Amino acid sequence: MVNDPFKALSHPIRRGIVERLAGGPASVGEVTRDFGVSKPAISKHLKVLEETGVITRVVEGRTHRIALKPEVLDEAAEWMERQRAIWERMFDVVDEYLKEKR
Amino acid sequence: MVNDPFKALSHPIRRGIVERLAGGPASVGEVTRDFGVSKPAISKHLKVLEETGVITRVVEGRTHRIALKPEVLDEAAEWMERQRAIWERMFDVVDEYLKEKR
DNA sequence: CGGATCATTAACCATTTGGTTAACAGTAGC
DNA sequence: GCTACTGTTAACCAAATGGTTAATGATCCG
Repeated sequence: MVNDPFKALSHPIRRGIVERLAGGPASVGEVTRDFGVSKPAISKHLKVLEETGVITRVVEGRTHRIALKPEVLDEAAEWMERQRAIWERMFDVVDEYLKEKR
Repeated sequence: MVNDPFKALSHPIRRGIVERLAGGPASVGEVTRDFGVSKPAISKHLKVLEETGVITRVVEGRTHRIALKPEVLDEAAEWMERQRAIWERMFDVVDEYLKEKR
């Protein structure tokens, strides 16, 4: 299991899948067509994204409908924003420090 | 070289370093004390963060002053927000679809 | 100079990652 | 039932990742 959104998004193909799904749900085969790798490779990437909670899967007969579930992305984005915000308050002090050393 | 903010943040220690630096600059030794790994390990993590542009380094004699440079984090957060926003517009349609299949 | 200190680099190792092809499982349709 | 189709699992492999200890570089200070 993965369960780490940053790790899940650390591979360009997985980010590509997210972008693809932001345009609407798709089957595994449809997703595969957009990238230059085999279907098993995509299947593994989808598994990582699913375990992390970035996507959902509804099985319909023999096809799987994959859809984005962006709540986890939100959490990760909030983490980044939080770091930036804390830093922002610190900025003037450090800027002063760097100028002083120049 | 790395140059991929998501990859740079895919390791918990590197995120820990960012959190540490959000509280103000620090030396390599100071950062090392906060995590249960050796100094060479931290040195490598810092190299990754520096190549990605998440931190800066000012050498002062024999100590290095490491500081956060959050612009890159902003870009990554914006990517996430963008995916969420596109999805948001799509949400009603897909929600309807899922209900219909239930 | 010589020793102590701060940090990086080198060499090495185990594990994880990301890909492949081939085999398997389930469903659809004739 | 048989065949085609969609997707996952198995087995394997090369490369990348993340850690270690030991060696090296560079600076400070007595």
